[in-house]
Amino acid sequence: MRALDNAVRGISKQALLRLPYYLNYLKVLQKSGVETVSAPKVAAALSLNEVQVRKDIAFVSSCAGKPKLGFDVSLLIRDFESFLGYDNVNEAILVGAGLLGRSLLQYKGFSAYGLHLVAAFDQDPALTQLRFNGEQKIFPMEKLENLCQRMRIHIGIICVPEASAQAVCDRLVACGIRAIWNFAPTHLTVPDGILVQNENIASSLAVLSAHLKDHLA
Amino acid sequence: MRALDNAVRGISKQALLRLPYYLNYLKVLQKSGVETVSAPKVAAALSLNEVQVRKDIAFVSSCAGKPKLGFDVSLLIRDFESFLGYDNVNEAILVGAGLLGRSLLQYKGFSAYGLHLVAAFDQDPALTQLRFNGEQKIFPMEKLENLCQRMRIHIGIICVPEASAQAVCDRLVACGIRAIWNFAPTHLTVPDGILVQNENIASSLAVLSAHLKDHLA
DNA sequence: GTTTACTTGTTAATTTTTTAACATTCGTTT
DNA sequence: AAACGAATGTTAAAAAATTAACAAGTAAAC
Repeated sequence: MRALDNAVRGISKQALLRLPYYLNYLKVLQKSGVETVSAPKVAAALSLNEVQVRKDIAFVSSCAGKPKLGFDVSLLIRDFESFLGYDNVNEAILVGAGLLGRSLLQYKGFSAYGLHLVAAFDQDPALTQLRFNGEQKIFPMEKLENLCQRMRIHIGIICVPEASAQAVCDRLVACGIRAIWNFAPTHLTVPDGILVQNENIASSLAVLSAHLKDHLA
Repeated sequence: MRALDNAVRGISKQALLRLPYYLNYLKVLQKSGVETVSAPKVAAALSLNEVQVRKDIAFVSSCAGKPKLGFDVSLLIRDFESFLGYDNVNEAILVGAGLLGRSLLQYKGFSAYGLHLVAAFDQDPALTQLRFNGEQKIFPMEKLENLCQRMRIHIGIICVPEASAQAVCDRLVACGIRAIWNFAPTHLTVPDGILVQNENIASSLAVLSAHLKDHLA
């Protein structure tokens, strides 16, 4: 079941997580006037393995590297941005306009990643008066289905409390959402073919804490 | 090099990321009065594999499950919290009191995870006047080394812009920080034995975007 | 008191991901 | 123009993580 996700020899999730770091480094190079870069150099800069870098590049880009020279930085940037979808817009809606939700709504940086928040929803009537970015509004939950289906939105961002996260998730799936960015600290159960990307500070802290436990006198 | 992290047959990083989800689910069970739970039930609830659940539990807890009944929920919670370090405090400092940094400073929830932000630092003299939580202050960068070493702080949170992230990272490492929570969207190079946990929205968006690309008509 | 059905815990197999090995190519230098 | 050195790209090996298989045990049902 899970394997179907990578059906056609898809890129691994781990690799996907690395891509933005490649792109970031490539842009640093470009800004300082460097025109070509080799896999070993990228690997050293990002603390990765040479071969891994080559394979990741091969997956994302069709440009061939030249022995002794490496890859053309500009072309790589173009291919990475294209692969990551930064050049065409993905529209998303957000549910839960609490503190975190409103922070995300205010964040200006999403457009650089090709993400566009077209609407937000909240249960609380007090919030549904507010605007953000001076344009869009926070809508009552009743409007969710209609808007998602009419605009064919495929990305949903969940910022509601744990208690209502699964219910919201179900509604999103029902109205055509295909990928969910989940900021609630709980597992969401979804049908096959729907992706959930979790953002959970507790998970990050678990890694930090475990490291300290092992590496402290 | 990387392998040394797991030297003494350590728990895998993937498993660590799962632990908070187990704990969360266990607490939901406890709240509704359930006293025991089986691995298959946990697996179903969290969309995991039965065996994986058993192995994770075995790693974190020493309590044995009873055939036909499963595990004692309360005991598991105790062991998970202990393993995750929720019952003893880890002190951390934060560098970069911009919008994100201040959001984290205001966040009340860290104490539930055993994390305590003892101080924040920023370059900007305008910010070093501000207090947060009515108690701690934002200090100028000059005070960083002294405070970290004196208080033996081992966790550093980086919320500075990309351009200064590596420099800040180096200073943190130099004054005894062992684990870094990095919110700058860039790779940090650290010596062996220092852990960097990255929090990068671009990485998450890469996963979402790739999924849509593959699963959309 | 047996039988049944479900669960544990472990060992083995599979799959995925990472790393090593190597033959090949091509600028650069001599 | 030949030799060198540094990269590529690929194939093979290793390591890590996930999943399957199975023997053993125990509460509950009969």
